[in-house]
Amino acid sequence: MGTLGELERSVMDAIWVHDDGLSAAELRDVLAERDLALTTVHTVLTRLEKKGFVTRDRSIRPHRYLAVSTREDHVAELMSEVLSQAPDRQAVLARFLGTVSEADTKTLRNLLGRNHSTSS
Amino acid sequence: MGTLGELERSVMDAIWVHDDGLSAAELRDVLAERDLALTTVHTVLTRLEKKGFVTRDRSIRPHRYLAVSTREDHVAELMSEVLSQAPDRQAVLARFLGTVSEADTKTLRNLLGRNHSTSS
DNA sequence: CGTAGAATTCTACGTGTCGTAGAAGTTACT
DNA sequence: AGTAACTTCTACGACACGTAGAATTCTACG
Repeated sequence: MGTLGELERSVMDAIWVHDDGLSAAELRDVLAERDLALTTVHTVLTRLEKKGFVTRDRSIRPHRYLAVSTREDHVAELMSEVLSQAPDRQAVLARFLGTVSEADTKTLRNLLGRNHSTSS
Repeated sequence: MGTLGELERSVMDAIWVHDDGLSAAELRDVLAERDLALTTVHTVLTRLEKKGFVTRDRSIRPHRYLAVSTREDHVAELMSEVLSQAPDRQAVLARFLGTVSEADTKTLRNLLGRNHSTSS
C-alpha cells in the first residue's frame, strides 16, 4: 500500500524539495513540462493525502501541501520494508553491500564506526 | 517494472524455497490454501517468466519452474534500487541504520569490518 | 500409428489503481 | 451579492493482476 505512481512520484519529489510546502498551482508550475490541468494536480494531491504522504494546511486559502516525512526517511523506511521481505537478513545485507558503491560502504563504515554497542 | 502482485509474490516465495524448481501442479499444491485452478498458476508463472523472475526447464514434460535469482539477491537489488530513489544517499543510509535492529547493525559491522578498501 | 488424458498456451473478464480532467460546489474579496 | 479563484466530486481510459475457461499441443499406451 506504499506504492507511488509515476505522477505521484513526481509530485512527491517536488514537495520534498520545498520543505515549506506548495500550493496546487505552484505544483502545476513546477511540473510545467507535463502541462497538467490544475484539477489533475488536485486529484493526485488528494490521493497522496489519503495515502498518508502529504498533509495540507487548510487554514490558508490556497491550501499548502506538505510532505509528511522527508524523502530520506521515506526511502529509509522503504529499505527496511524491503529488507524484511527475506527471512535471511544477513544474506540480504551481505549481497546489498556487494551491490552498492565504495562511497556507500565508506558511509556505512563511518556511521557504524562511532556508537558501538557494548552488548554482552 | 519489478513489482510483484500478491499471488505472484506467493508463487515466488514457493519457488524460492524449492531451489530445485517445481512444476505448476506442485505449485498449486503448495498454494493449496488458495485453491487455485491449475491454469491460474500457469498464467502467473508465464507472467513471472516474462518479468524475468523465473525460467522454466522445457526439456522435461511437466515443465519445471526455477527462480532466476535467489530471494536474497532479489531483495538486495530492490534495496539498492530503493536507495537510489533519494539523491542524498548518506542521509538515507543514516536513517536506515536508525530503523534496523541491533542485530542488523552488528551484521553490517561484521561484513564491513573485514575487506577494507585500501583506496588512495 | 491413433487416441485419450495430461499439460501448456491463448484469450478474456472483473477489479483496483493511476493519469487525466470536466463539472459542480465553495470561498473570498470587492 | 457577484465574480474569480480555488477545491471537491465524479468519471473515464489504460494497465496490472487475480482468476480461469477454451483451445491446442504433447506424450504414453495400446
